[in-house]
Amino acid sequence: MSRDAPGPVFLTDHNGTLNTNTTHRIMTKSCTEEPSMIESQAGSANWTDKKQKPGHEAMRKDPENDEEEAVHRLEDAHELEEEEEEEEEEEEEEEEGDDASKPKRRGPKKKKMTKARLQRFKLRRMKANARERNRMHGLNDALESLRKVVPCYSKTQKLSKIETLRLAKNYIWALSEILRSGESPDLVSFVQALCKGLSQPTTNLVAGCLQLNPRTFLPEQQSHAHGASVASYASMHPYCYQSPGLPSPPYGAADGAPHHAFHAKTAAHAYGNTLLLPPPPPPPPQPPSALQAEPFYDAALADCAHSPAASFDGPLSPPLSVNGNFSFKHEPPAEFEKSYHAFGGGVQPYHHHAPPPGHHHHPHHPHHHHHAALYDLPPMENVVPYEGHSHHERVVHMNAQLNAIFHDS
DNA sequence: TAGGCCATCTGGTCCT
DNA sequence: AGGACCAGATGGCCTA
Repeated sequence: MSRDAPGPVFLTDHNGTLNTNTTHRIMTKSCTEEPSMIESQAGSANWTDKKQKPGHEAMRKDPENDEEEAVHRLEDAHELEEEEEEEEEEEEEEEEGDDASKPKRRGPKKKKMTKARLQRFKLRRMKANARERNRMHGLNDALESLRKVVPCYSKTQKLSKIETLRLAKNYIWALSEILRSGESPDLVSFVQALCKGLSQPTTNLVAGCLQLNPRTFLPEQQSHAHGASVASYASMHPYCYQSPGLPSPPYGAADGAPHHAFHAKTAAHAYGNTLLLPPPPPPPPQPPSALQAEPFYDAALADCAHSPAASFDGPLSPPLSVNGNFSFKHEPPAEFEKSYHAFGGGVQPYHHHAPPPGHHHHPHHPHHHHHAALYDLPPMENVVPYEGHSHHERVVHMNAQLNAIFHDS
């Protein structure tokens, strides 16, 4: 019957199947057009005055209630009109008999839209619309679940759908690469992998979530960066974030062998520092599809390269551990600590709490908040900075966060 | 105002 | 036949 495991739940209250009492839809303002098309096309109620649309939550819920009533009305009407329908069909047959002299039309007979048929059509459409809405809500809920398990989750500052999928793809690839190699990459490489193909604002967000200054892995900025920590950091890995050398998902690599930035620490050591990455191999020619797949990436780099911001010395990431698979054996240079504290922990740590009371936010298009100030990462709502915590505490906290993510999901 | 993102409607196609 | 899935169309909201 249905292809979905849960089965169709059309015309049911979404409260039963979907959690409407969540904040995760505050991102969207417009929701429903109401069961308008059918109604308006059929010449009945006009629902299309969108300026009078209710709030989002209500919009997600109301149409279904209204529609349910409408369906019931239509069902009743349908029963009442079945007899009428039969009569009309008889009339049609008589008409056809009268037209026997004319050449018969080929193909399926186009039945006249009787009142009853129109009602049935409307009913069918409304049911289908309700199902489709349910389906999309389920899809969105799944997407929300995905948001929660990729780095950079915040209830209020949400990644867009496409960015969530991109980040998830990168995250999966990065983790599988860790498993495959059995080696722990450095944080910069990890963030690079995560941010591949992401838009600039999302890159900032992810980097911020992982306590990494995005500038540290943007080659163009590295030469301009001032401040001992960033400058030294940047000078260690001059090849970082050059797109051909970045980790590409296996399916995206033209040669079938992903060239990635996940050089094992042993490789990094060969370059004299844990954060130093060897130069990537020359990029193989990529098919157009592969090139088109990551349009944001180069654009983001270009944007970053021309960003006037140059005075940001954000905190640098503490060592990161993903279920023990991803940990640093090296303490970050002391400058990192210093610069972090000097900055005051203004970058989002990777965990969330309730937003400060009265704190206004625009959940829609969260990345827009970061767009204007590339290096001025605002503190993320629902998160508590690492201020006042020792490096060790931050490490422990980060590990706990990541472990929680994996164990909760 | 343009562009991005979103929810919804819709009709076609495939599947059970 | 009915439901799921899909992609195109449409229009609203928001930010730059």
